[in-house]
Amino acid sequence: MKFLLQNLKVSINDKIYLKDPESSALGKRIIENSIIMINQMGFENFTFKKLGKKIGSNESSIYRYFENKHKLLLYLTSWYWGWLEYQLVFSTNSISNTKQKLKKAIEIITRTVEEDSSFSHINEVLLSKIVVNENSKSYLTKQVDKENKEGYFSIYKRLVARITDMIIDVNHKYKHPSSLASTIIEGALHQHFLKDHFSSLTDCNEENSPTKYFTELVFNSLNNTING
Amino acid sequence: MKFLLQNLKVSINDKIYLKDPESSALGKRIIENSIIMINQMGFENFTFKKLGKKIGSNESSIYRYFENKHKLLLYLTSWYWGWLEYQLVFSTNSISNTKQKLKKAIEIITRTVEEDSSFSHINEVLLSKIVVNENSKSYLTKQVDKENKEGYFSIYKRLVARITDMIIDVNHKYKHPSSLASTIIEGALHQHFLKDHFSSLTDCNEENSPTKYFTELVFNSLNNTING
DNA sequence: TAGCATCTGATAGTATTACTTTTATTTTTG
DNA sequence: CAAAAATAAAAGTAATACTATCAGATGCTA
Repeated sequence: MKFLLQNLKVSINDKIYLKDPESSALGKRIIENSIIMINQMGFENFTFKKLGKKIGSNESSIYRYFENKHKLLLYLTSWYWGWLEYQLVFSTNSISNTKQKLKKAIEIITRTVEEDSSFSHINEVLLSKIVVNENSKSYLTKQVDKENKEGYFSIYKRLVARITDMIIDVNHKYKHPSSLASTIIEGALHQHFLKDHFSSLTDCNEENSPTKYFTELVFNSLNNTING
Repeated sequence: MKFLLQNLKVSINDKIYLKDPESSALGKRIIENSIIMINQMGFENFTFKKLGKKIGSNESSIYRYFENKHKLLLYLTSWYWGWLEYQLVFSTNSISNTKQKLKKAIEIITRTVEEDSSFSHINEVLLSKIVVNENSKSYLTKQVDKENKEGYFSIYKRLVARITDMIIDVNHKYKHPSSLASTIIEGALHQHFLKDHFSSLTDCNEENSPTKYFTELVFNSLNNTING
């Protein structure tokens, strides 16, 4: 698995960048260090000028890779969802039992990214934290419909669609498979955030994981609909 | 109900503002028109300078009410959650059946705000749209822990706590009442957003409401745990 | 290996944002 | 009516979010 992932290149809509950051050493340093900096200071306080200083390069050079920092965020979140999608597909495609398959999928989507599998220059542990804290900013904008049309969210949408299909495979009578799939994905991010900042608003902690919560939520819903 | 709400003043943590916007005509125009403008242009493009121009006042006068636009957003979202809380309490406190009570609560939390009950100078229809599009930006910041300590999110937290208690009243054995409550509230905003911008990621539309989805989700979870 | 293209870095410049400060004017209220 | 408070106007600052220009380094290619 790790071996497979090391040869993987997540393919991202090429309209998101001006020049592929994977195509050069500078591009990789931009990605590597933007992940570190956005984690440290948050997306709002992060600027290309600061990043340039950190990597010993120039603001104008970074602008040759990304139009603006919003596009960079789209790149990072797309990469994360693509990475998750690979994990999902590799881990579930050999499972024939539909319930087991969905259970595994929920586990992958909702778990905390803990080990640093050091995927090339990208630190997925830090990136997963960025996704928890910043993902919704990537689509809660006035340009969302335009950007959606251009395909900027296609990886994310494909991931939701995969979960949706797995839900349908478990219970084709269930009326809200897409809503349930999107609730798992966004809800997991939210529960992780609450765990870190609003512990009174969640039951999730070290023992009681978001995985457990969402697994029960989903299977209670799907079983009940069959039986009841 | 409408009569009651017209005499209502949502009380907001007084550290959020420098001067209470309810205390003057200018303050009310700031609130009224910021709601209109944030809806039109989105929170990122909204500035106090533009607002000043729109209300025929000066940027510097607005700064006497709010330190910055982030605080104004906290004010608006707090107001919204306070308004929802009132509706929740008024609509549910006479219901003794715990399931009926929770059902009503879910309805109030998840429904589309449609009629303009013209609460003074605040357009709740527009405000509810702002909450869908901008709410998460109010807490997905680097200052969240500091602001949480100062009580900036207390109304929101109290609302989640109310739903949590109702869930426990229905099924005291259920293991994730807080997570379920926070999932309903944030999940409802998310489903409304998807309905408007990513219709393939939700089953919610005109016929199939978020209320229906969440009502089923919650009661399937709570019933199953009792019975199974 | 000379020549050309491409990439990167440095500098400077612009418009806007997010304020702060000061001063003048208007409004309120005691 | 006078004093106090609120508001408006103007000017200033530092940072942001870029764009444009040019020079030097690197690399490939005939």
